[in-house]
Amino acid sequence: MQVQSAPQTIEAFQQRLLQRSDRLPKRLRQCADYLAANADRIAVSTVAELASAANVQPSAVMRFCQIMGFSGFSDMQRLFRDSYAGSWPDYATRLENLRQSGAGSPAALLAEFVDASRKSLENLTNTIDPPALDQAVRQLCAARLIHIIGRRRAFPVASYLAYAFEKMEAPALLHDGVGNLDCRHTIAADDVLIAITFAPYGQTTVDLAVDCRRRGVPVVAITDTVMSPLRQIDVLPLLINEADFGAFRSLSATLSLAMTLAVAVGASRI
Amino acid sequence: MQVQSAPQTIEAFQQRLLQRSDRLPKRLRQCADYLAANADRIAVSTVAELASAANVQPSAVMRFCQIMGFSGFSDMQRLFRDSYAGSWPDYATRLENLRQSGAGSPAALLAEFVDASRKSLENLTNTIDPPALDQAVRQLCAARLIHIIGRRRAFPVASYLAYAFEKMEAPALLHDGVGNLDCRHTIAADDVLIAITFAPYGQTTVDLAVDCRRRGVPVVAITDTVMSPLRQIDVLPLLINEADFGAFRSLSATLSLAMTLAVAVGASRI
DNA sequence: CCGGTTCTGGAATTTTTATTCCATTCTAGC
DNA sequence: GCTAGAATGGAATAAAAATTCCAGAACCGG
Repeated sequence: MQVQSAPQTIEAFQQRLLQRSDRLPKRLRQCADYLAANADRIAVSTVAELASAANVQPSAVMRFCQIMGFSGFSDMQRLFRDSYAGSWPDYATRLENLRQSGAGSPAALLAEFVDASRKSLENLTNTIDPPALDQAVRQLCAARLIHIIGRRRAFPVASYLAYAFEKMEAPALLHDGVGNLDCRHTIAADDVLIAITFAPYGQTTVDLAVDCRRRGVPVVAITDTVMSPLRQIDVLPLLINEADFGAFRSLSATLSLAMTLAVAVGASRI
Repeated sequence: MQVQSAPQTIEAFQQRLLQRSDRLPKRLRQCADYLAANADRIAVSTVAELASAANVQPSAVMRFCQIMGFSGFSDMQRLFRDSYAGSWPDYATRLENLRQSGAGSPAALLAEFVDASRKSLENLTNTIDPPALDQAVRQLCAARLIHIIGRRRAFPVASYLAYAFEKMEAPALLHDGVGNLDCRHTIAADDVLIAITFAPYGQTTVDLAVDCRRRGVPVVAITDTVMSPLRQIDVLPLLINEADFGAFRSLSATLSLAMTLAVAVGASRI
C-alpha cells in the first residue's frame, strides 16, 4: 500500500492530499475532506476522536494514514506535533499583530472587520429575545409560502435565506427585483413576508412590508433598533445591532439569525 | 494533596503557577519553570517527553499536575488541547444559556450558529496569509474591471462584494446568472476575476475561472482548503475555513475577508 | 446474475502512555 | 549527628491508545 515515502512537511502533506483526493473510496475521502479542513486538530487528537469527527471508523483513519505514505497514525501525528509551534500567542494577540501590520494595510483592515464581526455576535447573544424568535418560527411554519425581501446591504442576507430555505425544502420566494417587476401580487393572505432592512432603510422593502400589513399578511422584520420605519407598523421585529467599521457594517449576526430561522422552520415543517 | 480545584483556563493556570512557584521543592520547581516557559508543548507531548525535557522523572511531573489541582496529567493536558481550538473572551456563558433553552429550540440553534461564526473568525486570524492578501489587493487595483462570480452558498458573498465595490466606486460586475446569459466575453485581458466557491464546488464558477486562466486573466480565488478544484489551476488563492453547524456553514469569515478586499481596493484606487 | 476484487466495520491484539506505589534518599529541626 | 517528615527515583501496574486482522458488504466488469 505504501508506495511513496511519507511527507516531510505540512506543505508536502497538503500537496499529497490534493493529488490523492480523487480516486479515493468513500470513507477515505471523508477522512481526506475532514483533515483538509481541520489539519490543525491532528496534533492534539487521538485516532478515535478524529474518526468520530469525520464520521468514520478508526480503522479507516489508519488506512488513510498509510495511503498518505505514513507508517501509521502516530507517524503522521509526529509531523504535526513537531511543527506545532503552538498557535500562541492567542487570538487577542494575533488580532493585535494583524492590526500592527501597518495602518491601512489589508491585514490591518481585516483585523478590524473580524473584530466588528465578533462584537456583533457577542451583542446578538445579549439582545436576542427568545420568545420573539419562537413566535417568528411559528409564523413562518404556518405560512403556505415564505416571501423574502432585502435590498442593497440586506440583499446578501435575503439571498442566503432563500438558499437555506431551498436546502431545507421549505417553499420560499426571493423578491430580488430582477426586471423591476412588481411581485406583490404573488403574496396571498396565508403567506408570510420576511423583510430585511437597515438604515438607511430602502423604500422598496418598507413599501412591501406596509402593503402586506394593510392586507393582513404577517411580516417578520429583521432590522436594527433605532427608529426603523418597520417598527411603525405592526410587524414581528427581530432586532439586530451590528457593529461597524467605517462605513461598512458586519453581517455576521444577521446571517446567524437568518440561518437559525431557516433551520428551525425547516426542522418544524417535516 | 489536591486542595484546590483545577484551573479552567490557560490564564488561571498561569496565575496558579505563579502563586505556587515559590515554596516548591526542587524537582517540582524544575517542572514549574520548564512548563512556564514551554506551556504550549503540554498539548502535544507525553509525560515522559516533558519529564525528560525538564530533567525530572515522570512521576515528578505527575506530582506537579496534582499540586496544580488537576487529577493527573491527562486532566491538565485536556485544558491545553481544548483551548488550542480556542475559546474567546468569554461570552461562552451566555452562549451556554441560550443553548440550555432546550435542544432544538430556536434559541439553542442560534447559539450553535453564533458559535460556528465565532470559530470561523478565530480561525481566519490563524490561517490568513497577509502577503497573499496584499497581492490580491494589488491585482485588483490594477484591474480595469473587476468581475465577481459566486453561486448558491457563495452568492451572498459575491453580491456583498458587488455592493461594497459599488459603494467604494470601484468598477465591478457581478456575474449573477440572470437569464442564464454567458458573460465571459465581458472579461478582457486587463480585468481580474474574483471566484468564490466552496465544497461542493459549483461547475459554473470553476468553469469561468478555468476559462479566465486559459486566456491569461488573473483570478483571485476565495475558497476552502487545499482540495478545492480552483487550486488545480493557477490562481491566487485566499483560503477560508468556515466552521459549520449541521449542513450549514457560517459565512462570517468569508464576508470579513470580502469587506477587506473591497475597502482595501477602494482606498488604493483613489 | 455471477465471481472476483475492493472496501468497510468492528473486535482482538499489541504497543504506548499514564498512574501508582514504595523503598530509598534527602532535609530540617533539635 | 540523629530522627521525623517530606521528596525522590524507579519499577510495577493500570489505562488508553494505536494497530492489525478478518469476516462480511459493496462494487464492478463480464
